Amino acid sequence: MLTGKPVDVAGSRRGRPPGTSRRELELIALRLFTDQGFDSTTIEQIAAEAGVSKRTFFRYFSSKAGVLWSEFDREVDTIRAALAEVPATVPMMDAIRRAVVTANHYGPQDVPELRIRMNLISCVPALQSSTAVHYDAWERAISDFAATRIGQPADSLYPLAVGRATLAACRAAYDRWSTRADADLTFYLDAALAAVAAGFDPAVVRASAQALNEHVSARAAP
Amino acid sequence: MLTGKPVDVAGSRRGRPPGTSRRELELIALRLFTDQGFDSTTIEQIAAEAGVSKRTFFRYFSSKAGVLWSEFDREVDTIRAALAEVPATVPMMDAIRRAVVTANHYGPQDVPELRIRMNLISCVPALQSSTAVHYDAWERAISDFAATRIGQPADSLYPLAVGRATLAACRAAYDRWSTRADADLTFYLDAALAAVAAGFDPAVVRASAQALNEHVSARAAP
DNA sequence: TCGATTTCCGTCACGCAGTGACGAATATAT
DNA sequence: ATATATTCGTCACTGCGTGACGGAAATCGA
Repeated sequence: MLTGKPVDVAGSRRGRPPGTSRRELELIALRLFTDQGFDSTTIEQIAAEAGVSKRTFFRYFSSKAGVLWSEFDREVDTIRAALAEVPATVPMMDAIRRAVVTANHYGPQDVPELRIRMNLISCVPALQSSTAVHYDAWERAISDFAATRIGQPADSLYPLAVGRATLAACRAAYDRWSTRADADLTFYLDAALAAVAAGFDPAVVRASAQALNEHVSARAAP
Repeated sequence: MLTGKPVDVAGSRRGRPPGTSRRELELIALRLFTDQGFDSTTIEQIAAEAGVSKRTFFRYFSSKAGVLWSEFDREVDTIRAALAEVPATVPMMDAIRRAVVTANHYGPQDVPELRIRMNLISCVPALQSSTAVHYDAWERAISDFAATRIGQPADSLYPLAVGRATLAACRAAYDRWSTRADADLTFYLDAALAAVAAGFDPAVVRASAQALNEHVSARAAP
C-alpha cells in the first residue's frame, strides 16, 4: 500500500521532482468521493489536499472520473496476455472465461479499495458516463481473440458481439459482487460467463444459481 | 416528417405558446452535429437557429447529448409491451429476440435519420459517454422479463446478465448496420441475438455468418 | 562553482455545459 | 379589464477541462 506523502525515492532522475504522485491523488480522490460524494467533490479540493494545483491534477488524469480507472485499464493487458496463452483446443468461451477470471484474482489487501471503486462506478450516474471509453479497450481484447477463433475480422458482427456480451456479463458480476459481500468476485464472474456460454438456457442457469446460493450460504455460516 | 417552423397548432391551451418544438430542436441539432461535429457545436448555436435562448434548450432536453435519444427512450416501452404479449411457451431468448426485432421495424422514411443518429452515437466519444443512462432502462426491460422466466429477482446476477448481454449484442448489430448499409437492421439484430442464444458456439456462429453474407451479397446484386 | 538542460509545477485566462432565480411576454378564462 | 397559466429571456453563477507561458527545482557538464 503506497501512502508515502512527500515523493517516491527519486531515482536520480533529472529535473524538478514531482510534488505528488498518481497514486496519492487516487487515494485522496477515493476518500473524498466516498465521504462527500462524487459530484460534491471538486478537482480543486482533491488537488488542494495533495498540495498541488488544479492544473496538476489534469496532468495526471484526463478527467475527474479517470482517477478511478487506473487499475481497470491495466487489467486489459492481463487479459490479452492470458488469452494468448490459452491452447487452441480449449473452446472459445471457456478460454475467455478462464482469462477473465484469472485476470481478476485480487489479493485480500486490494479487495476493500476495489469494492469502493466499483460501488462508486455502479451507483453514481456521473461516473457511469465515464465507462464507455475504458470499456472499449476491454471489449476489443475479447473481440480480437474471438475474431481469430471464429475466423472473421475483429470489427465484424460476431466478434464484436462476443466482446460486448462478455463485458456485459462481467459487469453484472461486478455489480452483484460490489453490493453483496458474500462470495469471491471470481465466483460471480465464472457464473456469469458460464451463463453466457450456455446461451442463458434457463435450465442451466437455474441449476447454476442454486449452486451459487449454496456456495454463498456455506460461506456465510462456516 | 415534422418541420413546421412557427408553432404546432395551438390546441386552445392557456398561456404563452411555445416558441419552438422539441422536434425542431432535434432536427437542427442533428444537422449541425453532422455538418460541423458534435464537439464544435454549442448549445447556443442550436438554440439560436431555433430562435430561442440557451436556457430554453435545456427546458426541452436535459443535456446536449440528450437531444439524440428521444426515439431510443421510446423504444423501451415498445419492447416491454412486446415481451408482455409473448406466450410462456416460447423459450426465453427467442422471446427476447422477437420482441427486440419487432421493436426495431422502422419505416423507410425514418431510416436515414436513424442511421445518422447511430453513426454519431457510435463514433463520437463525447456521445458514447451519454449512453449509460439511456441504456439502463432498456436493459431493465429485458432483465425484468428474464427475472420472471428464470424465477429470480430482477437485480440478481442472471437476469442482470441477460439484460446487459442482450443490449451488448444489439449494440454490436447497431454499429455494424450503421457503418454498412448492406442489410436490414432487423437482420443484424436477429443474427446477433441468435448468436447469444447459441452461447456463441463458433460452429453455429460461422454457419450463421455465412447465411448473413449470402443475404448481403444477394441484396447487393438484385 | 556556475551555467545548461530537464522536468515538473503554478498562474492566468478562457470556452462551454448546466443550474437557479426572477421577472417579462403572451395566450386564455371570467 | 383582470386574473391565471404557461413559456420564455436574462443574468449570475459553479465547475470541468484546455492552452499558453514563465518560474521552480533538480541533475549534468565544464
